[in-house]
Amino acid sequence: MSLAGDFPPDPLLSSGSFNTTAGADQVHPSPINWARQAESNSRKRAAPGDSWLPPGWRIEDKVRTSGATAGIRDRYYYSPGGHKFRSKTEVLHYLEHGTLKKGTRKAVNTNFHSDKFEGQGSPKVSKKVKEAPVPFNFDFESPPEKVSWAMTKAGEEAWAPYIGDDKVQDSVRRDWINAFKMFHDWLTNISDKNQNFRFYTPVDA
DNA sequence: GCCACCGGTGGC
DNA sequence: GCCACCGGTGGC
Repeated sequence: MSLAGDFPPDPLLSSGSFNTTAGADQVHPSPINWARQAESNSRKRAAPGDSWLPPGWRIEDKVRTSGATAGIRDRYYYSPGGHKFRSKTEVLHYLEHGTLKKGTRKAVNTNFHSDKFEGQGSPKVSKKVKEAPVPFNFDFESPPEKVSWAMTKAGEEAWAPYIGDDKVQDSVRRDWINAFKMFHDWLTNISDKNQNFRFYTPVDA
């Protein structure tokens, strides 16, 4: 299990350029597009590091220790929310449809979640945690540099993101929120496992 | 022959 | 009933 090598380019603090006049129909490298593109780029044995896997996902290689097939390596994939997948097929299906492929086991890596939800001596809590849908419309490569959040209706809980004077679509807004959650979980996990790395967030909304 | 993939199941 | 683990094989 490796952590250090899995860092994507800092997604939420990027200083990359962002075209604020980009049309809504522009295709962003969402996780699934990323996966497809990476796949078509490498016909043969996947490039080292499985570049088709979106950021925030983890790979675990497990070597069998007994039986006739001892020594064989099994590869498992973990979503940012901790869902365990047994094959690339299952992962791609999930990225594309947002649902588990029939036959996909519902296993969740209990080591994945932070302990912030766990009460004293109740290690099963993490099983109840639901994973946010994959944020298809979040541009992981070049997130917007600056987004303003404005209250659209006075006195109500109706905050909406703006880039410049342009209000961001609700569907995009939802994806941004999910993208943030994705990295929140992921970074929290890193923080839990690595004493040299601390990740802090403001009080949860 | 290799290996990615998925079926099966024993132990919990 | 769940899930970690091994068995078995289809496709290359």
